[in-house]
Amino acid sequence: MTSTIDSSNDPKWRRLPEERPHQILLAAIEVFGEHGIAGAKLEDIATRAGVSKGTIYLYFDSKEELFREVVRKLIVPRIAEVERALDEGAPTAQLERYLRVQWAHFDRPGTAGWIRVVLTELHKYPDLAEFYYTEVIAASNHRLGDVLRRGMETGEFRRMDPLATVSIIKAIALMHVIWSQTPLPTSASGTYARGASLDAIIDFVVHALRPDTGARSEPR
Amino acid sequence: MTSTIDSSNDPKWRRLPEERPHQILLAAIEVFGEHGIAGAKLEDIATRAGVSKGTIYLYFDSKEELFREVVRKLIVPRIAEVERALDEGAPTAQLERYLRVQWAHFDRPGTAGWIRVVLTELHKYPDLAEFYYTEVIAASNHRLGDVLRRGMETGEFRRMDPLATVSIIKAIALMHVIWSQTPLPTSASGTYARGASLDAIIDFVVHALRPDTGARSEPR
DNA sequence: CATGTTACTGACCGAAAGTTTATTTATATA
DNA sequence: TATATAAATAAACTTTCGGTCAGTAACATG
Repeated sequence: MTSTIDSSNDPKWRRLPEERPHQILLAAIEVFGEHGIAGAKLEDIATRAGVSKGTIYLYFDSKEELFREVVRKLIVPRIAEVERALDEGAPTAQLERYLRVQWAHFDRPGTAGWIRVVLTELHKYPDLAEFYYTEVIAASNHRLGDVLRRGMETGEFRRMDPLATVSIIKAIALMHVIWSQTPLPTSASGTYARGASLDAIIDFVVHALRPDTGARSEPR
Repeated sequence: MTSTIDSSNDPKWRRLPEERPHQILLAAIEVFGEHGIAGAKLEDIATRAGVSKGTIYLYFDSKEELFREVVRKLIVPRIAEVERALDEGAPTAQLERYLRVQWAHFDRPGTAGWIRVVLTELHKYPDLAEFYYTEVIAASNHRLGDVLRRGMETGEFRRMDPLATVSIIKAIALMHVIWSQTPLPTSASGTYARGASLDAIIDFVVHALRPDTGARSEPR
């Protein structure tokens, strides 16, 4: 009689060579986002992926290479998706939609951490950083810049340096995503505002871009 | 003639118990800024301070305590200094001066690293985070908020949520300091703007705060 | 100059985590 | 069912690094 447990079936694990890489990547994006590149533990990634540490090495050469694959296979496509929010509409509407889509996209558990990682650790991996800057960030900045340029031409926005403005808008958005997801010491909660709401941000940006009126109201 | 080296004097090291703590703190702020809390190596800090690893433990209990002391002895005073820029003048002038002082203060080698550390790792040390948030950040936000409130009362600024606006202004400033100090892959230099200049930032903020003119020019 | 005290060093330890490898398990195939 | 092989594991190996400590060098004091 086979013992009460392990009735000869329900195996301890399965052979799933097709799915393993993706499972591992999904676990890795979480852990890297929470702890950064150096702080992420392979054991942790393995556990969340439901495999053992050794399995990771069947599909990825090293921790660093795993990180690269996460960027290539998961991060880049997601960001490309956000960029699609810029596709149509009048400049102001485009800009507002862009901010809302970007917010919705990053303001969820596990993703915001990635902004931090890119901000703080990516530059330590020069070749990956190069790829990321040219393929992802530069392209995105360029497209948002085009929206601003069009708005200036139509008179919807005041004239200003498009690329500088892009970086300011992104600075606001990125920083607030980070703040919205950083746990705050309990005692400090009431003392100061955690950060601006998305509506406040949109309001701020739109007002900054508004054209000068011909007659300026002189204060005093 | 005593041999060319080691002429019986010039000791291998000196006894400098008064200066050691400060030397170590100065080395530590560098290394923590470059590599973060977890990534900083005590051996590295010791070498830069010109002492051995053991000496650090004569003056600090642990790596974490060393970090706390850096914050208490070096970071807090620096930030307090910046806050003094808010002391006098009309709101717009105060705001502009605040941004310029803050920029001048942070935009120097080694400081951006600290913004990153605070942004990304401080929350993992709850009691230190609490101290930092309440003593440093909340106080600063409060004072900048007062400037905005005064500006709204005098009509110099439009009416908006002061604390939300504070966080937006700080987001722009902090992010641009980080960007201005992050080494960029050579190939990407021309492709996109590194970030806005300080003048562009001031221009952006001032326009965002400008009061609505009674007659709004409808675009079309 | 002798002696005692303090500051400092640097070798060492142990834990943690990335990587490798020997072994076990699932499963396709004949 | 027997066998081969690919997939996965678990444990061993290796390196790194925070922390400790026994010994040594500087220097004050008599």
